[in-house]
Amino acid sequence: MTAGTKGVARADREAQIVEVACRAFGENGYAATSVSDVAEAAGISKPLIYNYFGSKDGLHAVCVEHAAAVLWSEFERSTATGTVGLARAVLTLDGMFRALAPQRWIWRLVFDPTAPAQGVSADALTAYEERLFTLGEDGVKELMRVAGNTDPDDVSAMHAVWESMFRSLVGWWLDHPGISPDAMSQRCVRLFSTVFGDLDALAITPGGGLASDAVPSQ
Amino acid sequence: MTAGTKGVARADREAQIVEVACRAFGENGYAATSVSDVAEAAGISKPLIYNYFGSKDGLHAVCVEHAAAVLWSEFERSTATGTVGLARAVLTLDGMFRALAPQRWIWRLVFDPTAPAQGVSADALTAYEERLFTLGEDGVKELMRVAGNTDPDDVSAMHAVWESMFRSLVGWWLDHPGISPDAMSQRCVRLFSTVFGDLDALAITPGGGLASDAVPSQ
DNA sequence: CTGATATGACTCACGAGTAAGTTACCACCA
DNA sequence: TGGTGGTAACTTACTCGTGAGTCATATCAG
Repeated sequence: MTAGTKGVARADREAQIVEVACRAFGENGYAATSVSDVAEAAGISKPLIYNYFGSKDGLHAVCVEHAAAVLWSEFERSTATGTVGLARAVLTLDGMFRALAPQRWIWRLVFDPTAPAQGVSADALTAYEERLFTLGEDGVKELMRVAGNTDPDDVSAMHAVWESMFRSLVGWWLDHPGISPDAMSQRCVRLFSTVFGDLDALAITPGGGLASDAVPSQ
Repeated sequence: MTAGTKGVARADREAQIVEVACRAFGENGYAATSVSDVAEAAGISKPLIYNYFGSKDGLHAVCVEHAAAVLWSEFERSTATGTVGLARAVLTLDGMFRALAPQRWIWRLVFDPTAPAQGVSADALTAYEERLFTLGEDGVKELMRVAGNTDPDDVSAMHAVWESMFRSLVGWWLDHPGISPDAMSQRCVRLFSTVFGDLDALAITPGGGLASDAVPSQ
């Protein structure tokens, strides 16, 4: 390919690179993705990426920022409904499936075990995780207070369990690409009822998400 | 260091290398552990490792085999008690904490996200995971049958949730080194009762593990 | 003196990051 | 309208470090 500008403005090129990189990082993981891979997938050369993003870590940070914003806005949306407990859990899961459906790689980009432990992108991830942590911990703490357990370590462990349940449901869905967000939300409701008892109050409205006034039966 | 034998038989040297390598792989992950690291930690030179294990992957495979055997024997022991449901869950967790206490790195060695996806060690891991998968899936399937849900995808998703809960409890414990297996088992019982209701039938016998005749109240 | 145990010093591949140069667009001027 | 310099956009071809894997050689037990 000959050198020289192709008439693409920096902002446009950056956006294009970030989109390609998000996908690459998300589908293959940070460690298994080389900058050359991203460059090739974007149809440009490696130095251009270094020109615009400084380093592999810098590029990753922008991707993480983008992905975390997508997930976070979804969590905030669910929180804003004012529901609590299992209803909120199902609502959040449902929102996540819908948000993720057109860009599934976003999830693994944020929860990437091969992401660097230090540097700009690690800082971005940490910041996101702290916000998320607070959100989840508060919810769990409140539920456990109601159940009569206020031990901090118990709350912390329960929170870990809750987060991993959430992640495993999303992960399972990502591993079964044929299943629609709707069907998966209904599956979650079924599973929750199996474990926690009847949850009929949690009705799924077929095309448009969950009824936001639903309340868990427990 | 001068060359030449030091009077250590191959079998002994291999065992020593594997022990050191298990620790290194488990604590730092496969990707972040170089063969030179292991050699240095074992007080020998890199070529000796290649002489005995063929490759980094070969060494890792032996470590994985060893670690998987430890975990598997613990799972089998719990299974052999004949308990079912939550009682078995708590029993298995308790056994795992005790088995892991003197060699905590074993766990992360088996559940290492940076482990290679192909090769001998990947095959060993896959084999172990398949056995474990069957064990867990059968248990979950039976419980869900009792609850009236036999949908294969529901069972599969529930199984994923169950495994991730198990892993997150062990992971949380590993992240809190000050907590004894006993204390952690009791915590698990508390958390299960919070979620599933009263479980008083599940008594912990302070020094010697769980009462094996315990039955969940659900 | 033979073979098992052991090592120092290498090669090689790969991926992050860089130096230096090339081309096209565009504001400005005649 | 048609040059013309400046700059933003872009690439080729490199360096450099790291870690997997190998080769030739050295030492010691039996």
